[in-house]
Amino acid sequence: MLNDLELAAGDVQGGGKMELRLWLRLLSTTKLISQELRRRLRIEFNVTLPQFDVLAQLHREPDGLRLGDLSQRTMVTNGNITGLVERLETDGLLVRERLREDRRVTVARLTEHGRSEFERMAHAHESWLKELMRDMDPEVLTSLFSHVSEIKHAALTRFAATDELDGALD
Amino acid sequence: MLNDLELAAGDVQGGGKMELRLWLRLLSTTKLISQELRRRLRIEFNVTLPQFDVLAQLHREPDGLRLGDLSQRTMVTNGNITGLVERLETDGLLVRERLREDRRVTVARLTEHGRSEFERMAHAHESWLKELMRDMDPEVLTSLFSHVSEIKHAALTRFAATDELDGALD
DNA sequence: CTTAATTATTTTAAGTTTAAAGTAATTTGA
DNA sequence: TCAAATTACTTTAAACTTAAAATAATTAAG
Repeated sequence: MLNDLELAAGDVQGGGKMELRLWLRLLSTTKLISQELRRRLRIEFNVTLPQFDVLAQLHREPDGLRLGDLSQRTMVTNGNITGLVERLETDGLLVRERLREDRRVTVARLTEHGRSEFERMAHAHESWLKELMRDMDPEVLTSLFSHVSEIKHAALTRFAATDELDGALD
Repeated sequence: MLNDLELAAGDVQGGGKMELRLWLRLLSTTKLISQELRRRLRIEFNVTLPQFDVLAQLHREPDGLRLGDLSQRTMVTNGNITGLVERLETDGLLVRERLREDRRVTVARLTEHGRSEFERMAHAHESWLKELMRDMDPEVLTSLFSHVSEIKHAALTRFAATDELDGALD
């Protein structure tokens, strides 16, 4: 049994629940920032965050992507991609077409309008992030990137034991 | 106009788009971990992640919380708290009651069953996180916590200019 | 005192999310 | 060949999310 001193020392700092505290901080921080980015994307460009994410993935692939690949890259389930792409097609930002050689496959590709709209969005989106992190030491950003990557890697290896997580490398 | 060398030096490392890269890494990492925690909470305890979050907040307040406070602390909108609390009441994990002195106010409070169930969940939840971060250097965890907090603080101050973000201190 | 403003919560509509079941096309293997 | 398995996508149901409108209770102001 631990005495008062050990309990206090363990909880106040260091060993105690740092993993939990860090996780809660990561979660609340990304939630906070996501909410604001979502708000701005809606107000300025009338798109949702997942829609922006889909557009971003398609923008790097001028020939388009299969819905399955899109699903992996955005970490959005297959079932969800269907509706997302449907709405974006309705808005004229992308087109869908069936592959002739394998008619199970649907490829989504940005329209010219979608491409130019996304480029406007991406520019604003990046500048919001730059502004947000304006006062952060560049070395801190680099170190954060590398340490967060370490956690991501741990999640991929430890959690992958159960599932089959292949993609999601970004 | 920048020459090739400057362009290359700028993009490959350091200045370029580190803010964007860090943000995408933070987002994909929290999404990945959330997905697995959600999966395990569902399988082992039959609760969702937002429900777990509500229970966690109520667990620290034996006298219960107003729905508005619950909304702030969980960063869940008012409208959403209604349904969440409704389902948790149906499952017998909490009770709602109207305040006599101000009948606009509803207070939610854990039942005895809710309290003991949450404690089981919290124990498992914490051990999953410890396991996930097993190989991380404790100093890295501490440094991550402090740097992520810096970003959170920046978001609260920069974004608060527009909105009125008071709570969300955790 | 009584209407107007404010506060707390609920409702609504559109969209996203997960998990699971369903459909269609293609590939495999007996 | 042709039934069974696999693959790609869609559909479904329940829950969550946001933003905005609606309801109800209290407080404030004239």
